[in-house]
Amino acid sequence: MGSCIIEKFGYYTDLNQYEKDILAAFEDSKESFKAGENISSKGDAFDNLYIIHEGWAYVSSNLDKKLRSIFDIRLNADFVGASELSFRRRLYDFYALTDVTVCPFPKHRLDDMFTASPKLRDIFIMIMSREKAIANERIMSIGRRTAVERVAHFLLEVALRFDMVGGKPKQTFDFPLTQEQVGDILGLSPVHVSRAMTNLRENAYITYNRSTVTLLDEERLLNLSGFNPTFLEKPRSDMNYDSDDVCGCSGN
Amino acid sequence: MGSCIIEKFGYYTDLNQYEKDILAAFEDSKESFKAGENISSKGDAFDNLYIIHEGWAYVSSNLDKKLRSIFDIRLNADFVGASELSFRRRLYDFYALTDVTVCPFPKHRLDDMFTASPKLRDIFIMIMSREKAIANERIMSIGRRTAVERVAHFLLEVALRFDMVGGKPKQTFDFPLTQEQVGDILGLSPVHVSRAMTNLRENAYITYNRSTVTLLDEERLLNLSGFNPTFLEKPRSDMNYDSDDVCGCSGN
DNA sequence: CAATTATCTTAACTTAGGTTAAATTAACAG
DNA sequence: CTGTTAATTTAACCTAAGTTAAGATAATTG
Repeated sequence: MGSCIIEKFGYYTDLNQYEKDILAAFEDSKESFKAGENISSKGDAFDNLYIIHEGWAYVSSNLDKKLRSIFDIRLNADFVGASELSFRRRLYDFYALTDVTVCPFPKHRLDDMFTASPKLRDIFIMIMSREKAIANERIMSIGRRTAVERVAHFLLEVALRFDMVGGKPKQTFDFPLTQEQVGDILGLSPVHVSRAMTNLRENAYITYNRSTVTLLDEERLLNLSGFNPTFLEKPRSDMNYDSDDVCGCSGN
Repeated sequence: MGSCIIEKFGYYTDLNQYEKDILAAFEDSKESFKAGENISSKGDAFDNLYIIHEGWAYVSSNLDKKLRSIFDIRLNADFVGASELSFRRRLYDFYALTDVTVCPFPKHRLDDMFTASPKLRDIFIMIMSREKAIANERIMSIGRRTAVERVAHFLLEVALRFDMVGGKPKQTFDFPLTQEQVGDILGLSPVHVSRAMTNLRENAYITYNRSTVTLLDEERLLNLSGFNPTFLEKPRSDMNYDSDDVCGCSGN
């Protein structure tokens, strides 16, 4: 297997040789972290981005000793740092959720990359757009949905994001998050996450154990949570700045 | 006054003649809307961005008949649409909050602009970064702060954002949002926003009337709300992709 | 400027979700 | 295996915020 960066960029677009050459110019290292390890911290120098090579990670910030927000999880081929690009220091903490391997990606080389390839530049903008859409959906969840709706919505989001980075749509998927972490993502206490998940199980929406979730009835889950997949629209390699909806995948 | 786009871009960076020429190539129109008017809607074709020329606007989405989230307000020189750039259709509704004048900005010309000027391209990325930082701060507020803390935090945010687009720091500022709208931003009921604001007034943090807010003690407000201005760090014209913190304005 | 409508406040009451703690269950280390 | 620790569940209780509604205040309109 060749370059990690080329491989993961390849999830977002079809790369020609020219683009591969540009990406090959980045050092191609991998770093591994054990579950729970801190990868980088708020206030640190912000020298490189990461691409997730394998495993789960998350971006978070502590409000105080007791309270924490997890802003998002990072799965295979997700970027870390893209949305903070213009800040000189890291705005958030970044942790390994499972054992994880990341590919660092020097930030100072991005300028050249953007200039050399508008397509790679647009991939970047696309990734930032998508992260923002996910963040807004989270604001909607935390602000206006009930606990059960929030959990249902989040599970659908994870399933869909999973599918997008190499997998086939599947009802059963890996779910290494603890309920406490789910609470920090959705603005709930761990006890109430348990209540919500028990509720979803008792009403035959899902089954789960400590590391796996199965969606039993996606249709009903979509209904329950008001999930609209538009915000996760598959990033497209043929992005342009015109608006005709060739793929027909958007809508309301 | 010349081009709206050149003027507003000028808030973010010092423009040389070359950059002004690039921006001058955009059509320079203004559109005005009355308070409450819809400017664009979820699902619409996404042909142009907007820059706020004057007045307040907001970006929102309805969950159902009763529930709405307002994702953010838009003030002078703010962009609308930057963070959704790679979507073909609009993801959110966009409304005039006060009487407002916006400068539309054709999306299909951005590609040329980004290619012609890395600096203008970086301004764009900077704006997206900043919007994301604000969104994450909102997630933290809604998910983990009490109602009083949320309102205090939001008022500080508005005051600071105000200052950044042309104003001098001031304790007293225009605040045309209704308490219902504040509730839709912060995930609260209008009644509880009233309680929170009354609380802040009774404890001598602020005074306010229907259209103005005065911060009486910024220090105590910062403390109360756990506000850290890093996330609003003034966008810099000298953005580069290195991390040494010349301006010393970040940090934990 | 009178009348209507929108916004804000206050009060009384309800509820979703938080807290604490104890009991299960699962994972893990030796 | 076995003892220990971490994660989940359940229960009892508590509180922040939601709801409804009535009254007060401000803004807008004819």
